[in-house]
Amino acid sequence: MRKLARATLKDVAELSGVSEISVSRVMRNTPNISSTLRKKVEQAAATLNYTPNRVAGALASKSTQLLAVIVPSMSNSVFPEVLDGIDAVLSKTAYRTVLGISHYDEQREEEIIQDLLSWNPSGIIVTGFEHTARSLDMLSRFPNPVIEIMDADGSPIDVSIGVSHQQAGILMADHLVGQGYRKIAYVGAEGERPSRSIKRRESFRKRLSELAVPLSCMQIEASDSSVLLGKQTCSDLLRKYPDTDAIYFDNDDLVVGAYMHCLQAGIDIPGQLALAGFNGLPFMDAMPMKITTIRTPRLEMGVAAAELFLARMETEKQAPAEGSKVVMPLQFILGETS
Amino acid sequence: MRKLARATLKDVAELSGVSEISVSRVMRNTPNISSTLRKKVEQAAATLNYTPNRVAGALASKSTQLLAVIVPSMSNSVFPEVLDGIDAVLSKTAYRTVLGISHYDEQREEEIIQDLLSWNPSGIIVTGFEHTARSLDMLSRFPNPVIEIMDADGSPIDVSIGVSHQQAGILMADHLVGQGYRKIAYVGAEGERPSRSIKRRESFRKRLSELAVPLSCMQIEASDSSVLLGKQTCSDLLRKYPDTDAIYFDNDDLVVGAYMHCLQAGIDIPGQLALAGFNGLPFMDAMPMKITTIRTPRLEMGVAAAELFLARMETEKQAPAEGSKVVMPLQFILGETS
DNA sequence: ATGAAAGCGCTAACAG
DNA sequence: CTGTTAGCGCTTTCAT
Repeated sequence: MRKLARATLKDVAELSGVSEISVSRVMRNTPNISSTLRKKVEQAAATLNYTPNRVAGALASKSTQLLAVIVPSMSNSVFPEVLDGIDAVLSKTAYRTVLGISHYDEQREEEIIQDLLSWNPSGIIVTGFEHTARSLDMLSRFPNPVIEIMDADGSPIDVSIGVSHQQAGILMADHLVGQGYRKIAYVGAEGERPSRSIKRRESFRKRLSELAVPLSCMQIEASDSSVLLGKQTCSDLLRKYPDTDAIYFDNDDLVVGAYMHCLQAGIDIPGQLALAGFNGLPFMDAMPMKITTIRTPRLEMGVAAAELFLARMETEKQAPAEGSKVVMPLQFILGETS
Repeated sequence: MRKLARATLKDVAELSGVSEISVSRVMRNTPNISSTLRKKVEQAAATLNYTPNRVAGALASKSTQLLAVIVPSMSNSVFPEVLDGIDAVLSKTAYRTVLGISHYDEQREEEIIQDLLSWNPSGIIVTGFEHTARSLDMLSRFPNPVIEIMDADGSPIDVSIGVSHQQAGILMADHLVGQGYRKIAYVGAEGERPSRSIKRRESFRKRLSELAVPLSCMQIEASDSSVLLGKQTCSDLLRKYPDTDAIYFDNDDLVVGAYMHCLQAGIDIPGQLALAGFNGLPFMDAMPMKITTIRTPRLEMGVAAAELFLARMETEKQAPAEGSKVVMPLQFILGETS
């Protein structure tokens, strides 16, 4: 297949005998265009197989219609779900997503922010409130919407949409103590780099202390959160601290792994050991036993973030002002494992 | 925080008393720059907080350094893993990923292709060989690398990297028949829109026939593949066809769900029923029983695709020619469930 | 090693 | 409703 140079506005203008700007107007569906003009242009565009060059358009109009999105990970299914939510909203518009993955590394995030901002995106969505000083600086200088997602415990640079991880920790502490557990352990992963995990764990621990049931032990694994890691860690932890009567896991994949361990090892749940997780991931409702967890609205956060962004773009709508913080609800799911 | 207009090359040039092009050269690290010039420019750039505008750069140089990536889904963890692989490679370079999600809809894919190509990306990665006629047309006209991933059964527009789904179907048919199963069922999902699923299923079915053990039944669910769906479908299928002695599932999440059902229902595996899946998803190694499946190299395909793309970009390296097809190996994982 | 001029392909602003 | 003119912020090409 011959690959010819792409047709430009000028080509279409010449072929249809009108000015470039008229072609531009037709392509952008600007109001007040005669149907004759439109017809001529559309035909010429079709025969030339014309596709507008968005790069040139973006430069001239100073608006890229790109939304930069930075998430920390792809292996925790939470973030693909958020991206799905964002895309579901953007796909109805001309906005596109430019992706960055920070791997829970603020330094790496800073590089990505710098790189993505050089594209002059129409907005940027970043994960969490914790960023390097330089990231913070770049983001606050950025003239377009900056949306921090996933968290609610912090002050947004511009606007934020998320859940309170501190509240999650408290809810779970109250629940476990209320159920009578007294030797409560906590298990985390990824070297606990996600700051939101730390918020949950710390408020969990603090609340336990307040309830006079201090955290009995805590195990933070270096590797990425996964079902297998949960299985291994549960086995480990029970060997070292056999009197543990409840474990709260940083993420649902861990608790599922732990559940698998207990199934295999013949550990009675919740009689011998209580189990609880976090996120309410999809596979949780397929387990033989309903597992206690706290559901986070991932898709919804993605959708809400994208919608907030669009609202900001359309001056007509009344968009949330700078500094506003949307706190989305957490859903406590009482399972049979605690 | 005051949001000042972004500094431009011109501003930096004026402040440092050199020409714009010199600033441009310093920013791009072009060879043959005196250290005095470099120092002056770098200092001016720093005080002005200058960040190059990549949109302008892309227009002038006719190269965006954007890689368009279109995947069908985010809820099947296979695709986030591919994206992770792509990002791992690109993150070391100046290339960025622009994302599109087609939801297994060729029509939607066509729209996304058109939209993304209007950005003049430096390359495009699409999933599979099946596209609308217009998509095919746009992709073959596209002057930059077009990489079709995930599949090996078809002819690439440009180049492809993937696994043979037909081979997967055959491997599993041979295995199950070899193990003595004679009432073999197949379960799929997503209305079987993924063409690769159809390839697996059809070659599975064909091979079974050749082995004189025709497929005993087949159940295709409309909803997205998930653990829960696998659990429900397994239960359903066994009710309708109680003499089934083996089920081959389109995806591992389904087989895990089925396994959960059997655990709960007290069905003996593999004595009463054999189970097998596809993909080798991470949670598979955490199950109490090792589940038979065929592992696909997802991360590796992403990495290979991104590397092939980069190789094509750097004229120095000898890049794979148009028409070349990379077939990646499938790994049969013999579990205890069959 | 550095600069001047021209232009990438489009749209804003202002006519008419 | 349509056209003219001037850029958007950068890089290419060609000088020097």
